[in-house]
Amino acid sequence: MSIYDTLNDKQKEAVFYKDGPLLILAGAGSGKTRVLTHRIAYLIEEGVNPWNILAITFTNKAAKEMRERVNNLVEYGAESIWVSTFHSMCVRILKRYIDKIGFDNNFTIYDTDDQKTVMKDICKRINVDTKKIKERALLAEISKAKNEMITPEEYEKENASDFGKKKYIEAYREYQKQLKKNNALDFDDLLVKTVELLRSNGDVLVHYQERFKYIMVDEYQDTNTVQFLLIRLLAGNNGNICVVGDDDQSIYGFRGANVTNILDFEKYFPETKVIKLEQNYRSTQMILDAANAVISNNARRKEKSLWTENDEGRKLVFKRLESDWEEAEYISDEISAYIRENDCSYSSIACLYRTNAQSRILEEKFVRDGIPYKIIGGQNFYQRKEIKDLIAYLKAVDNGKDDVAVKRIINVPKRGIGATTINKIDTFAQANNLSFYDTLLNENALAVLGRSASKIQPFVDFIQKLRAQIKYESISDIMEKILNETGYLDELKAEGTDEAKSRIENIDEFFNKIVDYEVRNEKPSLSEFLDEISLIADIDNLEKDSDYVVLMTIHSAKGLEFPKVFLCGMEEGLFPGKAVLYSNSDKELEEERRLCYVAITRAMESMTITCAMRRMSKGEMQYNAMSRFVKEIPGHIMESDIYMGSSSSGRSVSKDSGSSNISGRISKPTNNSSAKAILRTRAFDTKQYTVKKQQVLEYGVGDTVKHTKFGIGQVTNITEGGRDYEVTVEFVTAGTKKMFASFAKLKKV
DNA sequence: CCATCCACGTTTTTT
DNA sequence: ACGTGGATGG
Repeated sequence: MSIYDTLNDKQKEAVFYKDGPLLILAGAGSGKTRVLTHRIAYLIEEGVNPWNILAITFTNKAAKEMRERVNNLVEYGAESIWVSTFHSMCVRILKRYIDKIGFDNNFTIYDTDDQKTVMKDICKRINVDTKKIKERALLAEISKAKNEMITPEEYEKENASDFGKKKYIEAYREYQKQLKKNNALDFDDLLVKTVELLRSNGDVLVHYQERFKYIMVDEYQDTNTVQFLLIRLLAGNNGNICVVGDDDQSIYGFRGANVTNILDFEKYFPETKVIKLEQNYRSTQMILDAANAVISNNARRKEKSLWTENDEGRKLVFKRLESDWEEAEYISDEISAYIRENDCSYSSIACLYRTNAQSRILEEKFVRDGIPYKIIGGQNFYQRKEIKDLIAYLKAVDNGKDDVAVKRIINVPKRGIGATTINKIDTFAQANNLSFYDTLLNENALAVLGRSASKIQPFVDFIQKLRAQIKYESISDIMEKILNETGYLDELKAEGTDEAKSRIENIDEFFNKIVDYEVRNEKPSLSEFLDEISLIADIDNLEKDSDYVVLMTIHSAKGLEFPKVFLCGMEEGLFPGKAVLYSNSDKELEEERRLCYVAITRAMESMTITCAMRRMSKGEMQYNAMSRFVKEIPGHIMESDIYMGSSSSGRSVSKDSGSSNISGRISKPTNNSSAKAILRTRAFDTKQYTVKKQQVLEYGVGDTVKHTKFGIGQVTNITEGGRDYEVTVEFVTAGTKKMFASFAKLKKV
């Protein structure tokens, strides 16, 4: 028996097609990940050195899973395959070679927040009225240019005649200048600079071309122009490049994804072999029919027809509710019923929606009903204020040129350094071409500042001290000093509010993550840690076997599957969104429809679609019609208790069913702010469902234990912290380490 | 320099 | 409804 026996003919064909460009058009649920992993296994079997294989996935989570699955298929070597996202691959390359194009190798990565901070500054400097042109708009335009690999100079040339673009031109130029000065790259730059590097340095290019003899790209329909240029460079002109994608699932047009990449792949690589995977293994016939019906309304697509040997399954269910609250109520009840009837875990269920804002009301209802849930997306853990503060400290220690980081924390906690002082420092920095932090070290500058200089001194001393210490102390030690010696933690503790408590818990969690990183890596470094966390997406934290319902946007759900899917908020103006309706653009409407297609094809067995007749949004009541996408699903495969064609105004139907809302919700605490506060903090605290606290340790002080990385050691101390045990172990080879029990996974020997 | 109060806009989706 | 950010007074 071979590992390939379970593949169908088409899949086998793709797996065994070893050399030359290969385009796999893989419909939803057609087993493309299986094909990719088996193909990697096959390559290795055929004598390809795993070291020569590059696999690019869309998320870190997908990368991790792919590595695990390959690991299960091959005897050895899986660890030396490069499996990563575009962005982390670029970071890895740039950290080694970016000095060749004029940056320091320890550059920092700016997230959207940091970008905004920089842009706000620039707007002030170049006199842009941010009420007329928003930072967001400027950044969006810049991002668009970068995705097309357009430099500030080229952008200027292209738009020289356009008066309206004048400020955009200036902003783009200044923005890049500032980033360079800060030794920072934004997400788009990671890709752009990598292409720049490879184009201008033949030896580096050759190095990577020789290394990556076999390249695979997953979710190819969502790549943008820079990414395409990048893989084309790496693959060389006739390389072994295999891309997998589905044009019907292209949903990232808004961030520059270029569908022509997949539609025209054969043009760029003339000898391309094309294989279509059309058998679906995931969903029931009914679900597939619904998905096919919806997507067939799109004009511009590669023809393909998905089919399945799976059961017909149950009809889809469509339910229209009075309000968003009742929609949440309905979903909550249905979840309980589904769990009862099918005797399955909560993790078989996902609630999908178009916008993150929709999660709120579901969350509120789930908290009340005690349904375990996890929200993916929205604000990422690392974007929380307190976490960003701490990261800024670490960045300040790591890269003194990062003005954004230094400015963020110079007065956090309060040191009596206000806007006036910061402006003075800025002016001096500009005049003397110094970074913000270096200005603080400059004697002349301090002289200019007079009295405030004395307030700055302790801060500078502190950072300088940490910089010296990071060379021989661990990141967690440094973090501990930041928390304690700045008074950051004390300040929060003194506050004592629920919010402060939840912040402290987040800080705790962050500390755990640092320790976890240190335990996982042979030679942990602050820079590497910072890189890693800046590229983490929320979806990467989704654990497979935890028992909770998952709430997320359809975008986040790409690539996932669930036995039971709820698709909610199916209303005109929400999905498809208002912007799309106003723009009147077929192209954008088709992308929304593809999004709907993605949503439906996540479901394996059962699908429930809901919408609300009225819903609160932005503080006012919104009355929405049912989404056109619902109408595109044929009536005979969908249970529904309303006339599909009806356009009745919300009022007429609501009369009698409205009586239920008083008796049904006795404990409704709408005006009770303390009850709300409790909800809020509990909402914040996702840990109650996600962290498994290790109750009893199987070892004690004096025992000999084994750690996967550090080897054998002796336990010298155990202290019980708030949520976990902190264990001190003296390792034979690795020295003494402090670690949290739940992460370290120590085994008694 | 800091705390407080009010006005405003904000949300489409993410690495 | 909510948070941000600007203006004002202490």
